[in-house]
Amino acid sequence: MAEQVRSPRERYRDQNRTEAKQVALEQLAESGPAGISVNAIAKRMGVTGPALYRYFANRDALLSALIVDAFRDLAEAVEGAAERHRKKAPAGRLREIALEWRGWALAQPHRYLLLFGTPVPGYAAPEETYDLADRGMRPLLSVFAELAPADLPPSRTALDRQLTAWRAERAGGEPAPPAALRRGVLAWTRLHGLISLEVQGQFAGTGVDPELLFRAELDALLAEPW
Amino acid sequence: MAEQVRSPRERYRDQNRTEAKQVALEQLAESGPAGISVNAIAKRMGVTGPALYRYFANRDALLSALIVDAFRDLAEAVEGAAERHRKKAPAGRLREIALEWRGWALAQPHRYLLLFGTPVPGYAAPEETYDLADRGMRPLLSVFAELAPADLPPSRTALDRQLTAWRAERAGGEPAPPAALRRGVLAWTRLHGLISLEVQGQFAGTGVDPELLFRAELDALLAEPW
DNA sequence: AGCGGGTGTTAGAAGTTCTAACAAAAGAGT
DNA sequence: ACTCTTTTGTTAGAACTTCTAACACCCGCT
Repeated sequence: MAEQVRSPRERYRDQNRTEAKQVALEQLAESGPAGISVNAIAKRMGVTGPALYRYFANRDALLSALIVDAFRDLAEAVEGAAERHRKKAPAGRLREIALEWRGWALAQPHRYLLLFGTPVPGYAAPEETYDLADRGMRPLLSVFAELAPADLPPSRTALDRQLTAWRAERAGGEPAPPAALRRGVLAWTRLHGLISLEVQGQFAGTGVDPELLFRAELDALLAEPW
Repeated sequence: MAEQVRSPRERYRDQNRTEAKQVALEQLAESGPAGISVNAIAKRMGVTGPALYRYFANRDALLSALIVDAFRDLAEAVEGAAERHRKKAPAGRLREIALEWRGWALAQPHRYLLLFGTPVPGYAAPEETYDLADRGMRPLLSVFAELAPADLPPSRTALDRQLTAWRAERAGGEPAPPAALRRGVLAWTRLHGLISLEVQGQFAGTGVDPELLFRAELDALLAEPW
């Protein structure tokens, strides 16, 4: 990972940036995105407000950095799960990946919401986030490519064509069967739906255990006909 | 519906409240939840800032009112679709309900995100919203109750028991088969997942048409084995 | 007709982001 | 070792924000 030789100034700068982000995450957990205040962060770091503007152009830039970090973190968690269970059968690996994903979201709901909650109005996601979001989804697509039976009838629907083109541009390499892509993407949206509702506490008053619902969804995902 | 006889003062008050909410919605559409400013709303209404505090205790109360309105609106849209297509076969009705729901969300993405996006930190949803959220889900559950085959093997999993208890407390009346509840709830979470990702523009750069994906998900929902 | 409650005003406190100008510190070059 | 330059942190302040307090006014109910 080529630990670039950095000048002391750069090291100092990086350290302050990460400290600011860390404090920002604490504030995020305590009082939501609106509670992230440049002034308050600076105060907790022992400096005055405007000092932080040496490190982040503005509040949005700081939020942006948090988002990119979180996307990377989630992607790495999912990739890690896929890697750890690479010897499992695809169905089991799918379960592990999905549970890892949910676990990540539940362990830090505010961060998950930072990624998939209400986007900040003027905010445009940096290009980097697209790649990172894609990385998080890739293990899921792989599993479905493995699960797909070999004798699938070829499908040339508009959706399947779009999906194939999308993957070709994104990942290149060997194309997966369109049906696998379709199911992989839908698996992603399904799990996200469940997780985002759980993270927001929508199941709170119902007496329904979201984990059981999640596992039921996983079962359904695997029981579906091709 | 009892159009309560209201004193002129009450009428005036109501009118101002709804005007404020309307202006707030414009601001929401223009610059997101953070852009809803009490001062700016007042200015657009031709009064000074503090005047609005006669009508809403604080900014959160105003947001709260917007949320309740939106929940009710969405619930009524979904109920309306179910009502309009009550003569259709359940499968067709499911499609109509789901499309109505998606249509509502796409027509006013900011409002959908207000309901299901990042919750405001200190904000606790008023009791009313639970009922309204439930109303929006009910037509979906009904459809699956109709779709469920009569000869379902009885299931006594923990999840099924929780779901049954939840519906009994919520809606009372005749209990639906647990499997239908399970599938209804999962249908809800699936559609929400897809819609919320679409509303946030997550499919924007991919070249994949979210509507096709949505219809594919509907097909999958109906093709699933019981 | 007059009284009282509802409504809108200004003033201001306490907070926010962010810019500008200045001072200090710290690394780099000679 | 001494300067020079760049980075960093400071204070001051502008332009906002929400929200409270005190005052004035006016409408409608009795």
